Amino acid sequence: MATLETISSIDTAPRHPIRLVANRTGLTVDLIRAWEKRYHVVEPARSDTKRRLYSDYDIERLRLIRIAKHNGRRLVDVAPMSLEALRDVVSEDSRFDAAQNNQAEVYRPSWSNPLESTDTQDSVDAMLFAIQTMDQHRFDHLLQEGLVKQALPVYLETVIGPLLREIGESTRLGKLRIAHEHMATAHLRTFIGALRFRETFTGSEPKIVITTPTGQLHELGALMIAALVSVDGWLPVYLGPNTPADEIAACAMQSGARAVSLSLTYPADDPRIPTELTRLRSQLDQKIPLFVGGSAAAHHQELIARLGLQSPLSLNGLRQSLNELRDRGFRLQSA
Amino acid sequence: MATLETISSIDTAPRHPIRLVANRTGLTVDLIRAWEKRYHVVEPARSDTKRRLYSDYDIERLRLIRIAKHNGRRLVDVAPMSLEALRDVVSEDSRFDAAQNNQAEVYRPSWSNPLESTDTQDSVDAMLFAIQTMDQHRFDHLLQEGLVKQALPVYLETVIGPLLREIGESTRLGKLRIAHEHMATAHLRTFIGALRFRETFTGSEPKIVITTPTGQLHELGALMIAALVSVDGWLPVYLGPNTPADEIAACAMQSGARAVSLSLTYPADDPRIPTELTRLRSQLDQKIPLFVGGSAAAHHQELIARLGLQSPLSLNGLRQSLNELRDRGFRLQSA
DNA sequence: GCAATGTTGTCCCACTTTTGTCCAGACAAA
DNA sequence: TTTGTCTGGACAAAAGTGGGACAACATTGC
Repeated sequence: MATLETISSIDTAPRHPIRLVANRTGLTVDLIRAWEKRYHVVEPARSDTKRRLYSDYDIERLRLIRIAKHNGRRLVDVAPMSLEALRDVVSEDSRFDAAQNNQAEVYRPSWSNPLESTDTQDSVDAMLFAIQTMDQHRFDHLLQEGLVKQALPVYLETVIGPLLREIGESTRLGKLRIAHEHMATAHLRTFIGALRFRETFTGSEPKIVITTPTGQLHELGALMIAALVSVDGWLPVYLGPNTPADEIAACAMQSGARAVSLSLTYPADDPRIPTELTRLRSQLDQKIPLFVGGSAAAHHQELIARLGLQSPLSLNGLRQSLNELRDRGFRLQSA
Repeated sequence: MATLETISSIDTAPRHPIRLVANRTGLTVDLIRAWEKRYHVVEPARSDTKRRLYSDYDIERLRLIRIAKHNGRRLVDVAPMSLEALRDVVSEDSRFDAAQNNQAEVYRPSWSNPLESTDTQDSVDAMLFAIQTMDQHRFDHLLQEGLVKQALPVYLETVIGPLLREIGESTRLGKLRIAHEHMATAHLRTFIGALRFRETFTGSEPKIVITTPTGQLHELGALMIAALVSVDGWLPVYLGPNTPADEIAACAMQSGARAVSLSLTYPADDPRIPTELTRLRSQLDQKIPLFVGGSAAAHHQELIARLGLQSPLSLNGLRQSLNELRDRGFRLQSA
């Protein structure tokens, strides 16, 4: 899939001005220059008039260094590290960090073998088997393991998404009991819910309200989105499932959110959906885009078009729209 | 166990600054230095500008010493110990602790302290304020902070329980919006859900199925119980809310659970409750006790009595019953 | 029971190193 | 013109270091 490549190999083309980099990383412009001056943390390309031009690669580096610093690393130590080394350090630190990690259990030597494309299907199958045998530890282990192997957005798209579909399908076909589905869902609710706390927030991130409208009780899709956008420098205001339109609008207003995202899954033809969407769109500031996703979004195409809502086709599409919105927004802010 | 071997080959390369060590161990920077000054607990290498540089080995030592201290050991005694000796001491202590656990709490003087009651009230108030202002970071910080201060069972009973009631009440009175309640609930769902993974499981724990019956959509009570029992050496099989009686019974059978616990909150007078409870009791092996708790349990007193269900009055009551059951079971098992 | 003594977490000081912010003057972009 | 970026340097806040003081508490000896 194209998605895989675009996400995993980071673009090194220089194109971002320093202000945008500052906004995305949460660092100040001065600081970025100071780091460059003192430790050559990043050495951006220059325009023909000597303006710095940063690549996505640079931005990723800076973000990682910022997190490493937050974890107690010294700039001197992390500055010369490669992106991979930084990733390792950061993930190691955040695994150990937080007084949460009471005891051992860590130091796992297992992921030496790289991931192949068929692996994800295997991985999903293994999880389904763990669910069927009600082996919670194994299930949890598989979830954690898969997550370490790849970036969160890829993981959500290639593992968690398919897993959810398989669980639904298997339950419908009677291959899994409702009890199995319940257990798996409850487990995933905790797991995905915790994902967004892997990121460090600066407080300057734009906010996005994420929920499902009245009648939509399945929250895992919305929760995945909350985890996803937190990777890209948004702060999700997550409201859980089944939130009335008025409340969503009120929440967006109070929190000063820059976007709203709804997830529709089941029931796909709930008669309340048109009412709620219309109501929400009218109560919401016109400048705030309203994203509608989930498997049931396809059932409401004309409605979505009529109301002028955004309906990205994949998690990746949503990501891109939000990235654009975020960067555009920052320009306005500073102007 | 596998963990031991992997840990025993700990890197002794000095590379971590003191701040990071503080983060990882939960000790303060001052304290780490004081320990070094007084007892040479660790003797870190130095950078060329005399900054301390700790190795993974040092960190592991400090972490173990911290646990040993927490268990009541004196610093003087543990300071000169080798890593292996420390491990032995710590694991011995925690085993002893676990055995004593149940009574130990009652004797702690801090609970009878009158300050305590206002303390937790303050803490709950602070959380409510964070919810009202939609300050997710603050809310999360308060939750984590409170948890550090006291044992999990106490925390659940004195902070989380009251907090849930206050949120419900405030929403009913209009002091909080539904959106606030949703946000708080979603957040708590993740937080409480993660609590049970703080424990390390050996695989030999007796299992207990935890859920809510059909019609009961609020899961936080059940989730609290899952976290609670995992502290006491049970392995919760958590099914989320709204599980049909047949499925609960099937799950108990497949997983070989030794007990089942249901949480009833809202609606208190749902007509499905008697049907479901009766059905579940009849399908479940008579040797498996069925616990029924939650605020709505009081509405079904005669039913509970008639079916011979257990209905502990508090989390603590449930704990005690389960402890007895577990110990009785263990005796049988070994006899 | 009480005083003396030991233990231990926290804080303060004076000093050094590291790191974040600010400024001035030149130039580029809008 | 106004705003933003660039360079180089200055400055100050933050964090680390060694040394020591001190209060809270536990233990010991009488």
